[in-house]
Amino acid sequence: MDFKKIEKKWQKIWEDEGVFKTINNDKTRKPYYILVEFPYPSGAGLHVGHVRSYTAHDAMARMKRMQGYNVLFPMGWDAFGSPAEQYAIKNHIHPKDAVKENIQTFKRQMQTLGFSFDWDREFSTTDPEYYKWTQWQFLQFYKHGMAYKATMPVNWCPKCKTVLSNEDAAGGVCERCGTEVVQKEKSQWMLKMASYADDLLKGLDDTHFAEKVKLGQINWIGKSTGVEMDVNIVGGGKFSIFTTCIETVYGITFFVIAPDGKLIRELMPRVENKEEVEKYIEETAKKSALARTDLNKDKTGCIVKGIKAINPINGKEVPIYLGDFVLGDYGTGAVMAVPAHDQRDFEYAQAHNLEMIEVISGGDITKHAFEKQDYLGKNCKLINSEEFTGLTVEEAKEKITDKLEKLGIARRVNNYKMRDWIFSRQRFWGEPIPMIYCEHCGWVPMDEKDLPLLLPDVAEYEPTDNGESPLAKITDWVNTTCPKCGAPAKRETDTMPNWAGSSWYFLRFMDPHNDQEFASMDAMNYWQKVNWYNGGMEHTARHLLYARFWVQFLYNIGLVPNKEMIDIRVSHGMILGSNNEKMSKSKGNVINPDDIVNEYGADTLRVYEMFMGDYQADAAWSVESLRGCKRFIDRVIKIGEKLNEKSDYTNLLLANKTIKKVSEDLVSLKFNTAVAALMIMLNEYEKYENGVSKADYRLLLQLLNPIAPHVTEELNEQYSLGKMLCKSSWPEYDENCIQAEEKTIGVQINGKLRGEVEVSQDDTEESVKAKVEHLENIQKYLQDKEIVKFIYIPNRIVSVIVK
RNA sequence: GCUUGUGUGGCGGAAUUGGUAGACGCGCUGGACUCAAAAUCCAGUGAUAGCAAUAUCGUGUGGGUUCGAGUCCCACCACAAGCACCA
Repeated sequence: MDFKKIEKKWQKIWEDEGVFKTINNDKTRKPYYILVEFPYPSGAGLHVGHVRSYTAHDAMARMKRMQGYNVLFPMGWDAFGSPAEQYAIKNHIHPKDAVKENIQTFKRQMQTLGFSFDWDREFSTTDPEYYKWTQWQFLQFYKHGMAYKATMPVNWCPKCKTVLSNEDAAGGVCERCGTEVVQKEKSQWMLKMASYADDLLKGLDDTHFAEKVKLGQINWIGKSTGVEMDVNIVGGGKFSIFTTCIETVYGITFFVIAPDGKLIRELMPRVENKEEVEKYIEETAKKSALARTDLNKDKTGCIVKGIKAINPINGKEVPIYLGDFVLGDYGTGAVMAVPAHDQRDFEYAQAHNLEMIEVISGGDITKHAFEKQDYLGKNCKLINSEEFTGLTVEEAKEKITDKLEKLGIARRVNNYKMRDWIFSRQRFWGEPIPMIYCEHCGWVPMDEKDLPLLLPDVAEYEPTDNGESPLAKITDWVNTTCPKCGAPAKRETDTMPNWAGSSWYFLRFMDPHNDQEFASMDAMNYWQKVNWYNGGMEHTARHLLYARFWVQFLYNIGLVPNKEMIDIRVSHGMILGSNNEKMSKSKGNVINPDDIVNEYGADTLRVYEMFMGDYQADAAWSVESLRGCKRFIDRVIKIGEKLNEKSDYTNLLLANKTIKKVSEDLVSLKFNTAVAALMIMLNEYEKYENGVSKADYRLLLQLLNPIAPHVTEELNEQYSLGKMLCKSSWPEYDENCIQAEEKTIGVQINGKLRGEVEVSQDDTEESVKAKVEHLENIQKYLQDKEIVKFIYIPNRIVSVIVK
């Protein structure tokens, strides 16, 4: 069989007949929305990893369609952002052209694999018809007070010459190029994401994300519950600190404030050692995020002379220090230092020769702080803490907080690691931010009816090295008039981050051609939610959080029907090279799907990627296993040559069991065992002396069709077995038939397996016992022994205890 | 350091969630076909002992619960991923 020919043939039939077109508001069928993350159309083309997740969900989608669902299974392109821009710069073509070219390659590759995407819904985030709505939604953020401009230290990559989000600068290095990130002051558009921290946490209860995905989100949001306490300064003024360990408040021997925070600026006029303090502030600013967060580095810092703070619980005066381990943008930018019970404070105290006061008994603080993870839940008692001495830590936490609250100097608060979203990028290839700066009116949003604000067509799109977006140089684009007062004004030249377009694309797929709204409420009400959302583990923290935030905001202003628009989130494992390492050009272990499709055919590649292992775990590429899958398909073809004229199943039990197994496995990500079940079915078929019946064969083809759609349709047609498989209904199984099966179960004597026995559904404990006692190889274990206990678990095991 | 996973034949991986460990595939060995090879087909394949029936051992290590543990509990080891001076 010429697989190249038949693959093309069926792909064309599907397209010509519009088999996979999805219509909205089909009330006769239940809607079902399956989504796989749309890719960056990079220059490298489709990766075998893409093929894995697309095939998996294609199989799911195909089965669901046959089961009578109205399946939405769309595909599009996330084409804004750095990767596309980097590729364009490297290859000296305009990003627009590069993206167009890459999309064509990706689409062609996807089409050769026979994925059942509804291509009528295809779009790219770079289409003006799409980013018009991304811009429109930004304006909604702005109009609802959720977007603001702020000058703040941001992560700056000296190589990519751009500002990075905290997420992109994780670990202190640029996510893209690995260069160490430095801090730089920049005026940025921000989205108030931190204010949604609690909602994003709570919203997880309304989803069915995989546990590790939920944990990733929880971790990233980083909620901690504690106490914010006001601290008075000797001679006037005050500041606040945040702590999760208020029980150690009597152990305070100094305070540490952030060198990059506002507080030190305010205190500066009263500082006696200004020079020293200024110098330390400067040093900190120069340090990269990496150097600053390096755990092994010394606790640097300097004293703030001339200013003392008062411990509010006992009125004790203690010194104030600067230390870069305190972050300006977390909590209040100041901490109470209790060196006896916090390791960082301990190290700082040692480095600067500061006092320690032990306030919780049970530890040894000569070498190491006795920290909360050491004392919590261990019934440890307070010492040196006035009226709280003798209370357990847990009691003291409450009582001390109560007292401080009554005094009006403390509040119970939550703090989050998650910050507001830095929404500006100094890049060409992104959605222009539709804001205009007017000298008289300040920042003014563009009129919604003027959207989209198109990216200008220019030759120069490489970033400038002064931190300005390349757009800043295009004066006739930048210069405009104020929508409010008509005076000359300038456009914002920063663009949006690449996460913007992907934060709501799943809504657009529901109604992709709407030119009145980003998606109609009607369409969204029909589809409701993404039932399955698949993507890489690397996106579970960032992309998923941004998308959920975006949706929750739209929900709060009444533009989407649900607060959470994604129900189940799953992630696929990576495909590694045959040497068990991540595929990369430099290692020379990259497999190009095109080559495999050419040599073995799309169906073989699809079957192999489903069979290669647990879908959610990493798996290494193996040519031998791939060939095994080719053999399987060849045998499926070959057995068709021995069809007999019977019209029913030769083995009803086998048919039922296999239907059940495949139906269940395709919606629980157990594709490997679904393929195994089909291989077992084929092995059984090959044992039939008179060949397989048409019904047998049709069933095998039908069940295999979601995974290997081309060859199965071809064989179905060739032997005139019936209607096109993908238009047929999915077979159902009879549970009674499966239950009625005679089973061989094990017989254990004193916990050891000694034989087996045939049982049927009608057997009772007595009848089984009688059978077992008559088994030849069991009798020798029963002779001269007394049966103490006889256990029969139907369908499972017989266990006999003898003495 | 913290969190979360994972650990099963020569290899990828199954195991109805406490019930015959190793399904299915790869590889390997032997055989058939062939002048020969490839392809294909048939048989075997956890280890040890035995001609065999069978016996003993066996799911990272050590303990425990149970008639019965890959699965549950305790302690530990190794690897992977994520987070990481978050007060």
